[in-house]
Amino acid sequence: MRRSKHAGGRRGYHHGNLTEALVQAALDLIREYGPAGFSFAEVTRAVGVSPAAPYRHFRDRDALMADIARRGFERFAEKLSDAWNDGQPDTLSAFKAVGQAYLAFAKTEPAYYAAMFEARLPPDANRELAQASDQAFAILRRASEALIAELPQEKRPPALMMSLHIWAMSHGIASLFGRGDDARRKVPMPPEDLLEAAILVYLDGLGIGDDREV
Amino acid sequence: MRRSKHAGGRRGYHHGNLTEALVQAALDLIREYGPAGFSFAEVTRAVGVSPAAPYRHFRDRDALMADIARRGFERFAEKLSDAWNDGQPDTLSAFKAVGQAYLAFAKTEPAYYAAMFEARLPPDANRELAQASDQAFAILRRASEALIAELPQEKRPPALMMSLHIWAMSHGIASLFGRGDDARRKVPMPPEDLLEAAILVYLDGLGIGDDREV
DNA sequence: TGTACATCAGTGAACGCGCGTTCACTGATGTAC
DNA sequence: TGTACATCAGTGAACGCGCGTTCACTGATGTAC
Repeated sequence: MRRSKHAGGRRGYHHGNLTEALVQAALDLIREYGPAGFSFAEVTRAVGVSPAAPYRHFRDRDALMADIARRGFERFAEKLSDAWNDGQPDTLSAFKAVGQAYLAFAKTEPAYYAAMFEARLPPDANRELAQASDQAFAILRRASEALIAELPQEKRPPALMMSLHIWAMSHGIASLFGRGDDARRKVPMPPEDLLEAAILVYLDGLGIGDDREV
Repeated sequence: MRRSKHAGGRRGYHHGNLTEALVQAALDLIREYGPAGFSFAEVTRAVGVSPAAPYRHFRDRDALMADIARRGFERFAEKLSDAWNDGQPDTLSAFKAVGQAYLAFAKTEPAYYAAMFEARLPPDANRELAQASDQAFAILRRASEALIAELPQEKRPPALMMSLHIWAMSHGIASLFGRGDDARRKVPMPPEDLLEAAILVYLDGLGIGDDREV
C-alpha cells in the first residue's frame, strides 16, 4: 500500500513524527526543571528512542532549544493576534485584551515562555527566531498605533515607545507575579488586575480616556 | 602573635576568606554562562582549592546560589536606598532616580541580577533571601508612598499597586532591553530614557504632574 | 505489476568528560591551664 | 610563658552517574525502470 507523503504524514518511517515528539518531551522537562534543566539524553528516554536519534532532527541541544523558542513566539503571536482581533469590538477593549493574552500565555505555557525569555538565547541567534519574535512584537505595535490614531495629531506619542512600554510592563508583571511555576512572587492581587490597572493609568497619562470606576 | 578574631578577620586558617572567594568566583561564572552555567567544581578550580573545600561553607550548590541571590538583594536595596536619598532633593527627582538605579544595577551587576531573578529560586527559598528581597522592594514602596502623600486625599492610588507597577516596569525594561549580556534586545533608544518616559506617563496618569518638555 | 536499488530515520554500543558528593586525613590556629 | 589538647578549614583520592556526541550499522520506506 502506497501513501502520498502529503496525506498528513502521520506515520513516518520508524517513529512517525519524532521531531514533534522531541519538542513535546523537551517542553515537559522545561516546564518542570527550567530551560537549563533538560538534557538531550533525558528527552530521548522520555520519547523512547536511542540517544543518537535526535541528531537526525536537530544539530544539537541548542538547536532544539532555539526551535522551541521559535515555536513559542509563533504561538504567542497567534494568541496576541486573536486577542487583538483587528481592534474589535473597540480599540481600547481590544488593546486591553492583548495585555491579558500576554499574561495568559505566560501562565498557561510556562515552558514556551521560559524558552523564549529565560533561556539566554540571543534574540538574533538565528533568522527564524528573530523573525518570530518580531512578529509577536508587531502585534503590540499595531495595537498601539491603532490607539494612538484616535488621539488628536499634536498629542500622539511615538508608537515604538508606547509598544515597548506595554511590552515591558506585561513582561515585568508576567515574569515577577504571573508565572506558572515556583518562582512566582505572591502578591495580594491577581496579575491580571495589576496589568489592567497599569494599562489604564498609563493610557490616562497619554490622554487616552476611559470610563473606569476607581 | 595573637589576633583577636574580631580584628577584621582578614587571614583565616588556610585560605583566609574562602567564603568570599567562592562567591566572587561563582559571580564571574554566572556573568559569563548564566545562573545554570556554573558548577561547584569549576568554582573550586577558579579559586584554587580542592573540590571538597566549599562544603565547609555551603551545604551544596543551591545554598551557594541562594546566598549569592541574598547578597544581591542586599546590595540592590543599598543602591535603591542611596538613589532614593530620603526623597531629596525633591520627591519626584528622587523617585525617578530610584528607577534609574534599578536599571543601573541590572546593567552593572548582571551576575547578581541573574541570581536574584533568573535562577528560578523560589522567592521564599529561605528566610534570609525572602527578607533581603522584601527590603529591596520596601524602598520602592516607600518612594511610592512619599509621592502619593503629595496628592490630595481623594486622588491617592493604593501604594502597593503603584510600587508593584514601578517594579514590574523597571524589571521588564531591565530584563528585556537593559541587560548586560547577549540576551539584551536591541531597541533604538537607551533603556534609561525608556524607563524615564514610562514613569512620567504613568505618573501623569495618576495626576502627578511635572514640568517635562516632550 | 515486479524487482533492484537508493534513501534515510533510528539503533546500540562506545568514548571521554566533568559533575556533586563522601571520606578519612592533615596540619594550622586557638585555647585551657 | 609553655605545653597539651581541641577545633576545624582545607586535602586529595575515590565513587558512581549522566552527559553530549560519534560511529558503523540496520531495516523500513520510497522510487526508477
